[in-house]
Amino acid sequence: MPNNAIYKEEQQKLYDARERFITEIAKNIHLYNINSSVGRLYGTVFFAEKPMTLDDMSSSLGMSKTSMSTGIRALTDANMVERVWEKGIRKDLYKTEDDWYKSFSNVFITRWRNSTELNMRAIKETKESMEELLDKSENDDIINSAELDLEKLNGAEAYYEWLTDVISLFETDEIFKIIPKRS
Amino acid sequence: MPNNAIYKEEQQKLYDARERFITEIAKNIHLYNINSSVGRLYGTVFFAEKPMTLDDMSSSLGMSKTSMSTGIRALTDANMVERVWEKGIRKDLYKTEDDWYKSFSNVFITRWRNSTELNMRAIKETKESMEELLDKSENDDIINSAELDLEKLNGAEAYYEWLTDVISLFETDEIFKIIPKRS
DNA sequence: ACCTTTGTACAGTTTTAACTGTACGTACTT
DNA sequence: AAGTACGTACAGTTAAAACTGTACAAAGGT
Repeated sequence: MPNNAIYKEEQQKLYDARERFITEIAKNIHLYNINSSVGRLYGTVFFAEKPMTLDDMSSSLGMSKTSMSTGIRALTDANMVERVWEKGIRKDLYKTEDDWYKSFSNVFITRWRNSTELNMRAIKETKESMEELLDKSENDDIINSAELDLEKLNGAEAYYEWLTDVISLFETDEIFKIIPKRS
Repeated sequence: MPNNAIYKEEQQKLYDARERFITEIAKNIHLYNINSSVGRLYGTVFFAEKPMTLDDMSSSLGMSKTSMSTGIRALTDANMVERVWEKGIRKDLYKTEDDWYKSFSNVFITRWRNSTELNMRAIKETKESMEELLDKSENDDIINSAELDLEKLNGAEAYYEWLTDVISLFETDEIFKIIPKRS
């Protein structure tokens, strides 16, 4: 049955090609705070011809269903994968979000927005303490230190204000006016 | 000696204020692929009135000198800390890079540029394999799969091309024309 | 030339993260 | 109402990362 042999070979090539991309995704997805196993999971669901069940994923990756469950949760939380309904199927089905702009920008924006806000708040509070100290203290050492610290914090604050504006650029989709979407 | 008591109290307030900011930095610095201990190290050097030696850091943080050595290496690699010379001092001295735009954008750009390039290359190679398969195969299943995969990969590629342009915006400082630096 | 100081490689240990298997609650099926 | 299928919480295990102490090479001082 030579046809079958050719089919097997071609199928192998298909899998190898997919594997190349999946591996790369897995290697780089830590930038989105997702670990590489979950990255592989993403890649697997990405290439699947149909939405997958947890059991599908489990057998495809040779990992426990529990891991699939937590992994897929991480991916849905990050809007990189979405749940899908098909009538007559009781199991949960998942597919990858096909708008890459949306799925990846989302992760990026959320993470950076959040930590930038926290940092800004910390800077403001630290600055307030320093200013209070400046007001009250009569000790030169203290005053000097507080003044130096305030200068440094102002530098940091300026940067974070700028960063906040940059993040807004993405949140508001204004970035697409500057760098238009492709395709 | 009441003056001394007041001084101690004020100094404590100063440290507490610094601590607030350092803790926040440490919590969020993982976004730059740096762990929180090294984040604390950064914060410590940031507030130091003079450039610090490894021994200074070690005693200040209560951690081994070895850790300081590897930590400071991570920070200098990321351009967040720089080595500084002072005549008569044999020990290496370090201070934080005071241009936040430079130090943090640097990390951001390098990391994203690198992994975007790798992903693009992987996409291109995977696409080539798929196209080859499309050319040669006479099996409908294979052809169908390869076509579907190609479509998906094109979507991803468009996104990464866009992302490449976005990163250039930062690399070339063009971003500052759109969102000007503060202060 | 010898001694001292300094930074880091390396091996060993501790801490943290990832993963698995079991067990259970919920919801569907009959 | 009883049975089955499904997803996930949780505890336990395994794998990875972070950290430390020792030891040594390089450079400076005497």
